[in-house]
Amino acid sequence: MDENFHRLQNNEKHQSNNMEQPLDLTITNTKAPFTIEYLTSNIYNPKQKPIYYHQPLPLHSSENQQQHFSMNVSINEHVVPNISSPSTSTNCALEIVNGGHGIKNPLFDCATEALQIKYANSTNHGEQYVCGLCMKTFKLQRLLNRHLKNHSQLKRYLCTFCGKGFNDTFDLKRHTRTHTGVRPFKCDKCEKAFTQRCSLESHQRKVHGLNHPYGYKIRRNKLYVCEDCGHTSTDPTKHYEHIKRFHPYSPLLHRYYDKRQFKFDSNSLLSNKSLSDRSVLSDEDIHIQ
DNA sequence: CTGGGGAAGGGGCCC
DNA sequence: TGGGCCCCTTCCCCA
Repeated sequence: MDENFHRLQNNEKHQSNNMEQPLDLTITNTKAPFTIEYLTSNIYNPKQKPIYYHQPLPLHSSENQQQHFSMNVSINEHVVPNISSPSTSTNCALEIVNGGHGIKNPLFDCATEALQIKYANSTNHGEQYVCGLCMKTFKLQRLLNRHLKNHSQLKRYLCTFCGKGFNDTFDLKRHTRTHTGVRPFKCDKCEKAFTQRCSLESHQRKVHGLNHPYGYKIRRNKLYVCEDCGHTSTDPTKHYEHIKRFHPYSPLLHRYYDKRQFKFDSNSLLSNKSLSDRSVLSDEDIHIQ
């Protein structure tokens, strides 16, 4: 498979210690061939035009035979799946998640199916649902189902920078910040910034002696973070306007309207417009923060 | 050895 | 019920 990989002429290797990080996909017992096409952009030189790697990869695995496939991806290349065109009428389409920083693992459905069969001996003792592998107990079936996924090596979402897998888009988003350098949580007492809120609060507690007035597990104010540039806002409308203004090709703008991504209040100008309407908002509508 | 910070696992809660 | 967001916690590394 690797010999088909189209290396660029004068391939941009900016770092001498640039390790090849294969994006591994292991296919188990699936007859469905599919094609991955993708483009890469150079994360060390964002102004450079993305490089389109036309790389159809028909994957045909033999029945009952595990096939291993890896894309050679340099760590300084951000792999963005562009098109997924199944070569048959299967539903093995690649789906972009996390604003283009991740993909849904096309093999995950096979994995979950296998997982459900493998751990079907999980039993219900009264009100408790018990994991058949580690004997942990859960109050709800769905919590057990989610827990079972932690036992699987095959993850639902894959990081397009390094190929690492996660079962949660939030975990993927959090991980992505290690590649993008986005540090949304800034200390107002010094110049330090952190990728996670708990790191900031830990820092402020230990270094500045600040005690946060939050009770145990009390939700903090939501902070909207642009994972492309690190811009933050507590206002969902401004968050949306920022993405539209500075990242007009962000998949976030072209995906379905997700209330979890943009929680506009009912009085917001934007909340009264459909997503398609928003895409043609005039500049006058947009108040740049 | 210790403290600070990065990274991620696990699970509660909301939609 | 599942997906998504978030918090708590732990582990690890490094100065």
